[in-house]
Amino acid sequence: MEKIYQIGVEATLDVIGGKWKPLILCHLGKGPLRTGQLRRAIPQITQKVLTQQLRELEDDQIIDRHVFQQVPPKVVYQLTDYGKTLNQILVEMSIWGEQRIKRLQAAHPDEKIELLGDHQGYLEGH
Amino acid sequence: MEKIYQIGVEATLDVIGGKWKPLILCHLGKGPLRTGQLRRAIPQITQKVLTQQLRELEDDQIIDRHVFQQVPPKVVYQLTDYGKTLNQILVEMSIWGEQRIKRLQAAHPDEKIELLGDHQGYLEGH
DNA sequence: GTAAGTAGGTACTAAAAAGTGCCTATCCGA
DNA sequence: TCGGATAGGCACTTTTTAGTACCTACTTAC
Repeated sequence: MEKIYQIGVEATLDVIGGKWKPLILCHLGKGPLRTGQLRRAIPQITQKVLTQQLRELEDDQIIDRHVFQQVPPKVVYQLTDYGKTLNQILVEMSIWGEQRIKRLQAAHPDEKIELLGDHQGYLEGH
Repeated sequence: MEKIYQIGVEATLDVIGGKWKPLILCHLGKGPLRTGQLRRAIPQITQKVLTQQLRELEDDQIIDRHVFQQVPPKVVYQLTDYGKTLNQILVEMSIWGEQRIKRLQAAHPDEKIELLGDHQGYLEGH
């Protein structure tokens, strides 16, 4: 595996970029979750992509995967201490992003621009 | 144009994500640049992709495009005030990313993992 | 004994992002 | 008058990322 970065930001985007990772990290930021809980929290994601993203986050040591040896299987994911160091960045990206959405909505009142969910994102408890 | 976000972070990634935008923003963060200066600063990017990324940043009001009506043409790009509000986030992503690269290098001393350039990125002058 | 719930694998397809190659127009200097 | 420098357009291909559909194996409850 060969990784050559021009600037540090690229290495960070490597970890938190992609369509689903921010959302996964947001949910795990509130506490450990089982696979099924994550899947229900993010209904639009497919099992395949969820597993794939979780593997990548695990390889990057952002999250921990706990397998309970029992039947039916039980797997719990949670942020590692290293993963928690992303929190400040994610909170700030969240704040900036929410302001951008408001800006877009103000500039294009006729277009469909929305922020779903309870808007709490990373902004609670930090 | 329809944009539906689950959380704010996605809106931020919409703006700074992608393969070249962080690098473009890094260079423009040091001052206004002409198209050719940018292209020489980022030799691996092609003219087509550079133009395309600049257009998107312009549409997002992150940068300004000044056309000087003369021959040969002269076009200067620079961060808008709004664009400058991204700076703190970019600086933190830069710091986190540089630490991650060191971490990767320590964990995989046999693999090719590098941070090119003068490593100054966003870390100078902020 | 059959269905539901558990976590996940695999082959294939579709969509998004990035890259290639070649084109325009104008002026200046050699 | 020919080549280089300016900024960028357009058609097409490749690569990357995400999505679809269908499969395993085990246990409990009905």
